[in-house]
Amino acid sequence: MGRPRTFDIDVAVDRAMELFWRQGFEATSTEDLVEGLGIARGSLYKAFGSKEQLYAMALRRYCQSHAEGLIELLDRAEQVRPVIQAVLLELVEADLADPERGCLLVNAATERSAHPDTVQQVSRTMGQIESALAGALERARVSGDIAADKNPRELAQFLTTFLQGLRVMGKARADRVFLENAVKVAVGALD
Amino acid sequence: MGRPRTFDIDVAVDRAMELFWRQGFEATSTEDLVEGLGIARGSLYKAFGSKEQLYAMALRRYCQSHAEGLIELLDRAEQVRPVIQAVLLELVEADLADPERGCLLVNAATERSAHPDTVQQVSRTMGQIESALAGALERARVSGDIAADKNPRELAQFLTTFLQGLRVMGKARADRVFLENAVKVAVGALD
DNA sequence: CCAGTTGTTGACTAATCAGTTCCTAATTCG
DNA sequence: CGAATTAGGAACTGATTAGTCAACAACTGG
Repeated sequence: MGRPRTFDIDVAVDRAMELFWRQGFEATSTEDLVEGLGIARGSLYKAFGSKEQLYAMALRRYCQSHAEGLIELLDRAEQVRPVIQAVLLELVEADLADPERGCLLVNAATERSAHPDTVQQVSRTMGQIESALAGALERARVSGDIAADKNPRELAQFLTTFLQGLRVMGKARADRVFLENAVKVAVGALD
Repeated sequence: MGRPRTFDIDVAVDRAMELFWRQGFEATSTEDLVEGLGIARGSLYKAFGSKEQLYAMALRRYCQSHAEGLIELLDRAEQVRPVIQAVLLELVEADLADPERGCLLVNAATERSAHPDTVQQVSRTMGQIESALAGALERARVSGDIAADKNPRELAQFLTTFLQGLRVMGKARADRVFLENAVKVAVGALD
């Protein structure tokens, strides 16, 4: 009952995600959000409570639509190494195509390290990526796709860390040769 | 001639660096700077021109006192691999001791990717780190410290990227075992 | 159709933002 | 000493900030 909402809340969160992604939390004003979401100020606050809460929703959305996509891919992967390489090179392409955006998870980790809710969300997602990588690498080890003496969890922790570095370098120095070389060496560490 | 400055401008830049490092550019207000530097508003603007210019000076200071220290270490290094490992583990310790600070270069790259001056300063410093690593690895290759078939520049680009990832993970998931495992695998990639 | 409920809206608020101004203080040079 | 120059500092500026509010609109159940 009551008057129905005239905007799609999922679309609004997506647009907020895009704004926070490009500009960061602090540099995105509520006026930016009003304009970008196409919703009046009051409606925005009625629907989302505060800028902080909307940011939390946008970050969660990002984790779901990006990190969890990666995780499912790894869970399904039959040949792990080519999939990992393809994923890393795809991220390189994304950074080259749009260097100002980078990765919202990395942006959140660096900009909002003083905000426990954000740090926890980021940490949880990093942990999920690590686990998915570790699982895939363990399967690869069992099937002989990577050497038996490799430790899947350590490799997963390494790759998770390298992945974040790739996103930083994609923003700081969007150079195809540089990034592709870095990926080549990183993937080579699995042999 | 004229009235002499009553504060040390280098100390003031150091304090500004500390504030921007911990809080980021946007989250640091001019009021924070007035308080943190112990200088009145007018003097601050007379000495530094604007918040942007003070940030640029603080970032340059960071590059000089941190990146260039690393570069000199690499230039002097006789055994390259142990030095690289030690440097990475030292950064792990720094992140564990103070996870909210992270690396000002990484923070700058992610928060201020829309500001060409900042991006250029970051990119230049990343390039210097890459070159120092490449030089040290080339010497190591010649002296037989690393395998002759390794490409020093590619290894340097990989390590530069990994280094940035390490600083992100230090903020996002300050876990000693995780970070030390990641370093172990990364350094292993030099073999 | 009417009461109740919820969404929409733009004007409003108090606080804070980056930056300026103007007067005083402290120095050097002649 | 006095003119010139530069720094210090508090009060001030207009703009912008995140968030609130009250009047109005649209829906459901009775």
